[in-house]
Amino acid sequence: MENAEVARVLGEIADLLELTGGNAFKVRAYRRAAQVIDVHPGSISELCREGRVAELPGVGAHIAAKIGELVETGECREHARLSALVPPGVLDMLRLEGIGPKTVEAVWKTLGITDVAALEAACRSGRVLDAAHVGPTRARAILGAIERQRGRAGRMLLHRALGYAAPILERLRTVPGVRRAEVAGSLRRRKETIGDLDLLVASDDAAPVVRAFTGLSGVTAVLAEGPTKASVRLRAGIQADLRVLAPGSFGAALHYFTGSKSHNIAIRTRAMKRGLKISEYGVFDRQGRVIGGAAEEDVFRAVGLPFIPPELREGMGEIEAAEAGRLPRLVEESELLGDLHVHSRASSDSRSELAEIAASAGTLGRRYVAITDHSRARPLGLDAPRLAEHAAAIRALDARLGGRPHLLAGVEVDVLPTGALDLPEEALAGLDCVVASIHSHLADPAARNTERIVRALRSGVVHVLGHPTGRQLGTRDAYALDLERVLDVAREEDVALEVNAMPERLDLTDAGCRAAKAAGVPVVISTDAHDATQLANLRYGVWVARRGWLEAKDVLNTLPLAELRRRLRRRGATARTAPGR
DNA sequence: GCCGTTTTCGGCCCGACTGTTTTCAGTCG
Repeated sequence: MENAEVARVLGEIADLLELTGGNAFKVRAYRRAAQVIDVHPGSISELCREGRVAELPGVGAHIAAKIGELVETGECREHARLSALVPPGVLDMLRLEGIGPKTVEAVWKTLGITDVAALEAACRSGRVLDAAHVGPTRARAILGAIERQRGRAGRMLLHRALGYAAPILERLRTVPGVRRAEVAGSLRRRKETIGDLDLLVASDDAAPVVRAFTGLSGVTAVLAEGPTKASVRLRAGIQADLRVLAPGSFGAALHYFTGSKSHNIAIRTRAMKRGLKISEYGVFDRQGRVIGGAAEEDVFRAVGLPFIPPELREGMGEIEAAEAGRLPRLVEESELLGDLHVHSRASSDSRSELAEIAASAGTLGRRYVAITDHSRARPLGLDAPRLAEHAAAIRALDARLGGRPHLLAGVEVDVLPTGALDLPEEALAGLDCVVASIHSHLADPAARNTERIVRALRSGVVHVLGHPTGRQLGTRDAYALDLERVLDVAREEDVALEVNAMPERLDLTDAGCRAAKAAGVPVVISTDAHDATQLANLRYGVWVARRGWLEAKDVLNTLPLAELRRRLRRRGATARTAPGR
């Protein structure tokens, strides 16, 4: 069973407990375990089989047992028991922004509203005002939340989609006759959200592949089934589409089904001008003879272009760039030498020891890691004396590690609503890596948010602007911001923008990366790991950067440590030569 | 239900903000 599925069930147990008056701390425990599992880079099923799932932070004996049950049987009795107490639509209401368990419980129990549609009707008719703590403002807010949720409906976060696709591919590859099985579509382009899973298989014998696909254990409904294609609905609520093609057509099909649509149109138009025809079955000349199709490269070669990586195929100028020989050489995960935003147990929301982080980072081949815990505006955050102590501890361990990996002393300092930093400049000036982030007052207007960030960038002590837009995929939009202005100031002040690799953030966005590059502002790609195991999530950030056309030279943490230090120190130099700022 | 340099019981982040109330509950970060 996939991590996403385990996390979903645990998260639902938390929701159901909350709606049925369960202990709030128990609710929190389930929620935390779900979160940890959701972003865990390895396979939970495997960890479970090794009997090691309780080693994860937030997973104890009881939750480990439930995970075991889930992995073994695909079911969880506790989940089933609670589900029987709550109508299914009630959980959907809980997903609405600005509505919590109390409000949902109130409209459900006092008004008998059990789904979003009924809630919407009650908001429009005014009946919802009969529920406790719901007035006209909140009724309007609910309608807005329903509207926004609709806009996001049906899409799934990239890391979850990959989690669902991987075991399906694995299974399909075991079917006799299968040569290749790959994801296509937006999943292969590494888009941040995925509508449905597109899967492609190369085989001369399609029937057993289709049978294996429709017979997968996660399938709840077979929507269509033919000789070479099938569509199913998965337990996760998303659709998966399978196409089976002859190996000689696989490259052409992979290109066609990877898209995007506008990219495909541009390629096919080019082919037409050359008297060629490209379809999912291959590349054909004027006489209709096959001149390629087994490999994706055949398609590009036919239209006189070099291979264009899937992440660039959005019809955003990649064909023109390829034509002119100006395709970027996209940054690769292996080129990233370090991670510049990692939390240790000095942050209230992380439990990892410095030594654990160092060990995990070393295993992943990172040469340096910046420990950047929260400042005092966050619960239990570091004040200046504790930060100094913490930095000393980091440096002491760094000395013992002898560079395997190097530990950098840093901080994630809050940018207060005024734009002032949450710690005095003297406390920050000596640190190796200062990440400044916004965590509060997210609803302020663009002008105020922009000036707030600008002031922080002008402080002279900030190296990196953390998760610059504040969005959380599927739950929270980016705060209003004039990104152009932020980029202008970042360039002036020599501050890098972060690509936060947390799967639910991915912030900067791909478009933001492109804007940063255009503005001449470097980025850093960091995990924001809240547990040592999350250090492996760097790849999600790399994909965003690739979609944003970034090359290694645009990403500061591809630099060897000595060079990185020089780049970061320049920041401090600015501060020293410009007193009074 | 988890967790432990205050360790096997008894805590578990807590303040700001908002809208609904009439002194506070719910939500969020």
